Formats: sequence, C-alpha cells, structure tokens
Amino acid sequence: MGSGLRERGAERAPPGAGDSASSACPSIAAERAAAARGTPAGPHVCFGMEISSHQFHLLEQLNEQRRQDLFCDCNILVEGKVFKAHRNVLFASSGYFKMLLSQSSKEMTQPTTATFQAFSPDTFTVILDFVYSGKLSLTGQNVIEVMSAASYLQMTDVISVCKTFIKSSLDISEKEKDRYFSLSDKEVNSNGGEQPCLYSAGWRAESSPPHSHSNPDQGTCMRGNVWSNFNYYPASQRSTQQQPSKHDQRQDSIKKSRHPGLQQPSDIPHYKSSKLEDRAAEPAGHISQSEDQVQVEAEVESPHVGYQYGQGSDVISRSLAVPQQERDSPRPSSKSKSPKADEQYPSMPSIVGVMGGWAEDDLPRMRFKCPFCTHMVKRKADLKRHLRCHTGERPYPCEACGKRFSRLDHLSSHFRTIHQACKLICRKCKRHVTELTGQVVQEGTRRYRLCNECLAEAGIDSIRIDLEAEAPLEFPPDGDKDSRWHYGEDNKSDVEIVEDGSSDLVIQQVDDSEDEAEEKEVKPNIR
DNA sequence: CTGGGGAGGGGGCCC
DNA sequence: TGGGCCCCCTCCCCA
Repeated sequence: MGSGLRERGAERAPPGAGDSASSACPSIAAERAAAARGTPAGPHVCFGMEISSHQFHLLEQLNEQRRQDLFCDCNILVEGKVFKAHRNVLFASSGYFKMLLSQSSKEMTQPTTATFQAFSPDTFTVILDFVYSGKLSLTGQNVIEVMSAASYLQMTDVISVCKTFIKSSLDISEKEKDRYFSLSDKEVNSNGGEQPCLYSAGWRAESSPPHSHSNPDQGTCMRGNVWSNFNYYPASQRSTQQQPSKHDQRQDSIKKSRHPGLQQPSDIPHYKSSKLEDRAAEPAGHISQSEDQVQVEAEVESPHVGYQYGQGSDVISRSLAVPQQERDSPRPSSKSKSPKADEQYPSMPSIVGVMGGWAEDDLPRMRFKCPFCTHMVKRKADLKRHLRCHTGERPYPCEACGKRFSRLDHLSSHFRTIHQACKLICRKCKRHVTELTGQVVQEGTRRYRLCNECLAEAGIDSIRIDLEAEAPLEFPPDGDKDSRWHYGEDNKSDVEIVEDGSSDLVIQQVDDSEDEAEEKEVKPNIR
C-alpha cells in the first residue's frame, strides 16, 4: 500500500520538489533536480555565478518563519504536541509527507494536519530541525528512534546517517581501518579500478562539499554524551564509485539482488533486525526501498564513510561532516589501537547483563540483552557478535573477491567453498570426484570441480599445473584478522593458466591429497 | 510457477 | 574471550 501511494505521490511531485527517497533537505533536492536536468543547481543556471550562502539563508529564513509560525500551513501532531511547518518543505523532505500532501493537495486552503504516534515529540523535533537546518542532532540515546522515525517518514538520508552513526560507534580498530585503506589502494593499483568494495570512494575523496549552504559551525561538537550538529552530505552528492569490472559487475548484480547495497547492505541494521525488533512504529509495507535508497545504502555501507577516529577531543572528527583538513590528511597510524567502543563512544547503548530466568541449580541465570532488539544471549561474546547484525559491521574481507563478512567463520566457509573448491563434487553432474576423475576449474576468483566427463563435455582441455601454483589463494598468516590474503601475488608468475577463451575458465589439475595438504596448511592460518 | 540447490547469515555452544 | 563448528533459516538462481 505504502509503495503504491508513494509512487503516486512521486508522480505528482512537481519538478524540483525532490526525490522522496533521497532528499531530506530542500536545497539538496533542488540541486539534485538541477543535476537531473543536466544543469548546475540554482544560481548557476543563468548567470554562471554562485551566491553560496543563498540556499543556507533561504533555509534559515524558512526555519525562522517556522519558529514564528509564519505561513505555516501544516500541523503535525505528535503525541499531543503540535508542530507547525510548511507543507512545501515537508513535501520536499519526506517521502511520507510527499505522499500525504500530494493526496491532500486539493484542499490547499485548509491547513493540513498529520498525527503520529509512532515516535516521540523529541524525536520529531530532531527530524524537523534537520529538515529546516540540515543538521541532525544524533545521540546514542535517540539514534534508534530517529532512525525509526526517518524510516516511517521515508527520509532515506536520515536513515543512512543514523546507520552510519551506529556503525561508527562500533569498536573498530585503527588497524582494521588502515587495512581497509591499504586494501583499497592495493586493489585500485593492481586492478586498475576493479574492486567490488567501495572503500575509499565517497566522501573522503570529495574535495569540497557541494553544499552551498555551508554552515560556519559545520562539524560536530561532542558535548558530554551528546552529539550535536551531526551534519552530513547526502549520498547522492558524494563522488561516484569506481566502475566495477565485468566480473565484479556480475558479482555485484548478485549482491545487489540479494543485498540492496554493495557491502551487504541488506544488512541494513535497521531492517535486518526486524525479526527481533519491535517494529510497531513502522507502517506496514513502507519498507520497500527505492533505487535511490539502495544507492544511498550502498554508499553508506562503505566502511570508510564517515569514519574518522580519534581519541579524546579528536573524536569530533568522527562524524560525517569531517572537516576538510581531516578528510585530506593521512590516516592515523595503524599501530595505535583504538579504544573500546564503550570508552570511545559512551553514548552508545551499553551491554547490560540481566537476569534471564533460572539455571538448573536454581541460581539466577545471567543473560545479556541486545540494546537494539529483544534478543538475549548467554554470553557477552555472543552479544558482541550479534550486535554486528545491527550495525552492519563487516570486519572480515575476502581477499580474493572483496566480499566482506561479519564473522570470521563465515569468511572461512565462503573462502573454502568459493575460492578453494573444497567440495569433492562435480559441480555439473554432482558426482563425487577424485584427483583422477576430476579437476579444479577456476572461473575468475571462483574455483569449483568438474569431473573429466563434464570437462570434456564442456570442451575444456585440462592441463597439469604445478602444485605450487595450485594455491594462488592463501589465507593470511597468523590469525590476525587484519592480515590479508594474498591472491596469487607470490605465485602468479609461476602459474600456468589456461584460459578458456569462451568462458574465462582456468583449469587446474586436481590433486586431492595435495589439496587436502594445502587445506591443512592453510587452516592454521585462518585463525 | 515450483522445487532443488547454493550461498549467506544468525544463533548455540564447545574448545 | 575468541575461534570455530554445527544447525537452521532465508534468499536467490536455475532447471
């Protein structure tokens, strides 16, 4: 229902009114509309000159009018508290209001009234302040509710920022972060832009925010536990990601179909936890995500986005509105381990042990409750692991294909299955194969086995490959999750690869004994 | 349209 | 406490 109405609303939307799914800020909407027309936004159009403060002042004026209740033609009732606003601003900022107001647009003479029970007045204050100022005041206490409200109101950018806020509050070490960068650099260098992960592209590469309503006090101020002015630039204004290669596009298509965002963003924490979360606040069926939203989430999921770690007062730069010098400056040393999330981000919900029933010995049993949902676990470590499904943190990248995982065991499983062809089963006929009856076929970074019959059927000639070349995919040494897997770097020159011209296939002779030996050799390195 | 299989992801729990 | 295994579920692709 929601999506249908929303589409109708979008159809009626006047040009430049902004995209329901992606524009939470009117000025942003105007810029996007201009971009869609292939022209620069606003003042650029006629005179080629830009009055950078115009949009900011315009918004400021609208905000002032709202405060003084001037020209307000929309009343929003939230749990008994009345908020005054301008319908055109709401229309341009929220997909929900766009739908609502486009339906009631005929009665323009009467002020529109909307009533909400799904969130608190405080939460709506944050939302409305953002709409009229571009500043989102997030705290560890309100972020979940703000995200929920933004979801309700179909304000994708706000959702994205909330997600990033939560994500950035995780305990991700500096080392890990550096790994992202080095991985990114390496991929860019070695693959000429082929990389399925959107590590460094995005805001960091952005030389200057396209926002013309740059705020003098832009940036964040951490006052106690409160993050104020959690500013950001909408996803659509960030630099575009690098073009994936053919192979990655293929993988991306899979990813996108399965996960509407490159880095598994369907692990959109907010949605993903839905099975456990109390979703009473969400309207039925409004969750369908638009293309824009997918795009936004794909970019937001980029591990670097908005990550500027520091200690003490440096934490300020963690926000999305990273000061320019911060964004351009080199990353801090990877050797300095970042403090735990609890210490660094005290405003995040803490892990709380609760009494969860009774053990067999009639002693109360301590359990740990997830601060984001109703899930309870027996062990703190399990809760820590569980929290990743809310935050979307994926600290374990596959060096071979770049796909990231939230858990090391999942990564290991993925690697064995996809890149090591561990299953002694012919992928085509499903028969068991041995080193004599089958061979490993490499297709891109994927490896699987085919029996000789299926190989012959496919018209693929086999070739004996030096066993040293049999292990182009290595696990990192020494259990360090930050270590990387070297994708044939050392062996590359020795590998005799036979490519099947038609299908980009590479055949390697199966030798199970050696393969297993390789596995044994590899396995200790996983940890 | 449907069922089977592959892959990913989450939880429980052992080491 | 983290790593790893097992189990189960869901999603997606394909025949």
